[in-house]
Amino acid sequence: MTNRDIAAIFDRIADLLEFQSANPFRVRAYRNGARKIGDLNEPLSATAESDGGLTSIDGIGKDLAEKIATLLKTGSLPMLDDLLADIPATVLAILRVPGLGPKRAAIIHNELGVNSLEELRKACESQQVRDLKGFGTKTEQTILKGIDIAAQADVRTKWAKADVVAQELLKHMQGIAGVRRMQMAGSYRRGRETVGDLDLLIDADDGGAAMTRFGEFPSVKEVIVRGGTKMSVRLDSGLQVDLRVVPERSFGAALQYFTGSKDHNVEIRSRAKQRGMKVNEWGVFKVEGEEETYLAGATEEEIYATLDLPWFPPEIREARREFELAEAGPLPKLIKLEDIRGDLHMHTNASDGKATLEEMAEAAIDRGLEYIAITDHSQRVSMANGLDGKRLLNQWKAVDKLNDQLAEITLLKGIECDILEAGGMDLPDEVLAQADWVIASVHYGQNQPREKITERILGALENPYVDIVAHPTGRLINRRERYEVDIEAVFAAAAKHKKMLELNANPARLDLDDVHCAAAKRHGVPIVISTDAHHTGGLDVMRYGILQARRAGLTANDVANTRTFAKFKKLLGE
DNA sequence: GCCGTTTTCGGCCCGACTGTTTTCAGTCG
Repeated sequence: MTNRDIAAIFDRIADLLEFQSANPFRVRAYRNGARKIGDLNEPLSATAESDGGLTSIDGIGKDLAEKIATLLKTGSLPMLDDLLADIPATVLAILRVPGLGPKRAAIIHNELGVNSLEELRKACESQQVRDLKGFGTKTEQTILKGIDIAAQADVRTKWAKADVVAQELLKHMQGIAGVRRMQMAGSYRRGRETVGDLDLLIDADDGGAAMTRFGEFPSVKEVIVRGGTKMSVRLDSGLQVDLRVVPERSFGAALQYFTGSKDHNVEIRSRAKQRGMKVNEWGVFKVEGEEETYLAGATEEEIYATLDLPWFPPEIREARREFELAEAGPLPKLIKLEDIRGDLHMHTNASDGKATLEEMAEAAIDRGLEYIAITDHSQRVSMANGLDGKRLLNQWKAVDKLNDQLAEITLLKGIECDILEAGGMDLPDEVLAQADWVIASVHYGQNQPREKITERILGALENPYVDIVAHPTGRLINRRERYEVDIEAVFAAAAKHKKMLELNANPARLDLDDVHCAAAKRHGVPIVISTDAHHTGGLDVMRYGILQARRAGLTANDVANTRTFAKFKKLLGE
């Protein structure tokens, strides 16, 4: 039972309890517990053995600790089984319909016996829903529309794709009279690898003109709501975009609030409350009896300052460790794109890349890089025309030659060498020994059991010629789950053998993720952020990796390829 | 269900909008 399994079970319990209209704070306790477990860097089994035990985890009390212990021991939980005996698991899909919350979902289930999205659709179409107490024809229509959205709404939009929409929208909204400031907020601003929707915030006294322009954005499919200060639309792609208009003195408060995360805000507001203040999207207010006095709100900085907190970079506003960090002293200076000096994972047309060696080198020079590693696939990846030892040695001769010609950049002779299904490397040691930079990757046998995959990766880390393991969990966002691997063992082995681990900047990978990167840092393992470019434009994905690294709280010092080449070589132990 | 510099009970963030209501519950973010 992994941490992820247990977190998923707690989330499921929260759903089921919510459906039963249980105490909302009890529901929150389960959701909060699930999130804390998801953020945890060590396996719960290890925490259970440690000094403080499971209750040392913030948000895990006696009860949840016992449930975790039961899950670890038996793999199941009587309480969950009881809940599932009362509620068919399929009704949980009903909860995902926008506009249907736990209360109404429960009414529909109890009164009409609806157990699935399909039955819900039939109930709406036969106009049974409108006669329920608290429902009406409008609600029935909203639910019908929501069913279609729920059916496809499982997939969150990758950040890079949302970024394209965000930039188009900002451009579309330029030059509206009366608009003083404009900024995207939400999980997009926090740089999450995927976003659920987009939030646009506007500083203006009257939102009318902005809302009208907003509604004219070409890909708007429908307007969901439009009030005095708030408007929501759905785009053709299904992505929802929210617009909020606030006056100048509230812009910072609204930006802070709509950037989130939700849990970060809960913490902020709790802290305000303790000090006799109140924080909402309109500002920070001093509360004395019925009297509320505006204290701050025009900028985020003044909001935080009023609470004696530093301005937090949006990427770390997840209520993980940021408040702890703030109390310990100045916040760490998070890594920036400009800190990157090298790119150590890229392909050429020798394997499955599109550009030549020379073109990749030129493109890297254009982007101001000081060193790159050429790392085509090894022979096992036949589909990608992977290189055998002979072809590889020939490519390295070409690299040597090009290195002599190019003064601006240093090329490393590298290889992305497969870790074979049976274990061991895809190329002999005598070849790998001649490389400047050896990446080890799992591409095949991703469905093997956890022990086997872990053993393969640990074997690669023990190989003296391997420098780094690339995309260590193999996940592809929205497409493929990570393979089963004891990632803690990987961190420990990397630390022991003084190897590095990759944060692959490709927006579909971003693997290691933020939580893993933070764990790797704790183990003292250097992270390398790489583009894995397969064409010259692929070198531009570095910025997505930077966002992920910032979310992990990494500084330039934590990332090996921010070093000058000389210092990087020292890190390599050469 | 969790938690404690107003500690073991009584809190737990806050507001906009909609639809179905005659003053508010439900949902969402």
